[in-house]
Amino acid sequence: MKKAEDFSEWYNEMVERANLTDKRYPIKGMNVWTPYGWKIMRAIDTHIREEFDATNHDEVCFPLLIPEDQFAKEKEHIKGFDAEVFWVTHAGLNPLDVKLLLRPTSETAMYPMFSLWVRSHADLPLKTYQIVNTFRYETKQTRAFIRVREIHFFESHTCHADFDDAERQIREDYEIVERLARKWCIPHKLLKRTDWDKFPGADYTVGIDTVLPNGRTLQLGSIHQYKENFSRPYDIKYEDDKGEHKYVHQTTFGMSERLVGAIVAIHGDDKGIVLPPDVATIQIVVVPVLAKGAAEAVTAEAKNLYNELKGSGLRVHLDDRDVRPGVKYYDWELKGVPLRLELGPKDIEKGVVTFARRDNGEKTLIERERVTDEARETLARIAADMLERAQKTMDADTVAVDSLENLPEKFIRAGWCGGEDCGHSIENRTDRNMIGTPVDDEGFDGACVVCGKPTRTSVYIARAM
RNA sequence: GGGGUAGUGGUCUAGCUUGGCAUGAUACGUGCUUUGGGAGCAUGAGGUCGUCGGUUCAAAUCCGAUCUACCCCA
Repeated sequence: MKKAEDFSEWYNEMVERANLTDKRYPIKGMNVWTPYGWKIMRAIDTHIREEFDATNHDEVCFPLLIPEDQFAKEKEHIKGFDAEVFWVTHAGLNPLDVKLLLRPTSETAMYPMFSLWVRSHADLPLKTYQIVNTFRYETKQTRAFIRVREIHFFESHTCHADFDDAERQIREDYEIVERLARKWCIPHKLLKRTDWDKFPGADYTVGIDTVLPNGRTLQLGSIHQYKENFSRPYDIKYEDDKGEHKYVHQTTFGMSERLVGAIVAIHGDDKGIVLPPDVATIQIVVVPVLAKGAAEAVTAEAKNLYNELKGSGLRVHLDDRDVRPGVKYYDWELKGVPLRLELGPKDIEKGVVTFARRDNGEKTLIERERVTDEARETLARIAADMLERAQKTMDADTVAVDSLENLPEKFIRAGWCGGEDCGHSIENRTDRNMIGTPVDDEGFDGACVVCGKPTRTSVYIARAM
């Protein structure tokens, strides 16, 4: 199946053939993480932990179950999630007095505890995060990593003395997004959601969105300003330095296993997936090419090569399976290993190693003494090229329009006065969603695509994945 | 939310109309041979025909329900 012909089919096939997940588990939307897929997820989690630890967040781990009465405290929040929570109604043979639900997200699990933890301004800011599974009863078509019912989820939750400090947190989150996306080679935009599309309970929501080859957007994560919307119902108060009691301002930041889906979708090609070097559990695979008579010498030299690369801290694998080299090439290309080193009698004779880049297929001969340095540099180049290529694709898939007629299946940018009526009109007439207005100033200066009023606000419009 | 199609060794699949021994490929194990882009020969193992119930002397096959996957529409 070709990516350009049928993206959806291609994606399903790749996820399965590269062995990232096993969809045969008999519950819809609940898939098994296979070793290779799980290693990729863990690499991503490691990047997330590094970033949030470095910005003084503390990792915590809350219980999976939430009592119904706690869940019900914030009215907008419960309205937003009511239709998609899983309930635990029985314990053994007896019905429970207070039903328990599987967290769809952890606000209502954490905030009753935050109310106990936060006493004074000295406890603020409180910056926590956790990486746990959440559950949402998706009614739509499920899809590996992208729309599932059990979600491998990251969520940070912070409490601040005032609005300004919460806003500072959100700006820090933007910087974290930037650094992480660079590691994952994922182009994206920060888009502020419309009021009618924000997270249930939030004051405002900023989505982190990327564009897939079929022109649809994929939300990779979201950042929310809650103001006092949760701290009031959950009674999270502190005593300030003047002895006054105040409600905290809160923010959250969420991302999920969709990141794996995005990496597959954005970088993959007809040969398989392509992993960014920082995500790849195997960055370099060494493939010895054995031939009659030279087998021993080649094997020995391949081992030397492997040890040298491993000793320098690179994640390297020696493929010494007894199959023909071609099989190994196809196999590792399917699995997305960024760099392949081929070593055969001809290379040894010439004192070189053959480098094959996964991202662009380029093969070059590298002098044996320079292999480790060159491998390191090549990986860095691959990462830079992958991001650049993906960014170019996203830019090419982004189209500015000044009319809503005959829209292509792309990521559309148009002027918007900001009015709710014009917004609904855009969504109804295009049968697409307003994804949001850019957080970064893009220097837009034009007119609302509906009412024609001059505006400096643009809005991105697309079908969401 | 509404409609449609399908489910047979790990994977893909024939058989279903007209009920009667479970078909092939691929992958897998073993041996030999081979190795610079998916090798070949020999041999071996692997199936509650998604699940539950019904009809029948007899069900992969007919009927009902259910689960799962995929497609289309809102």
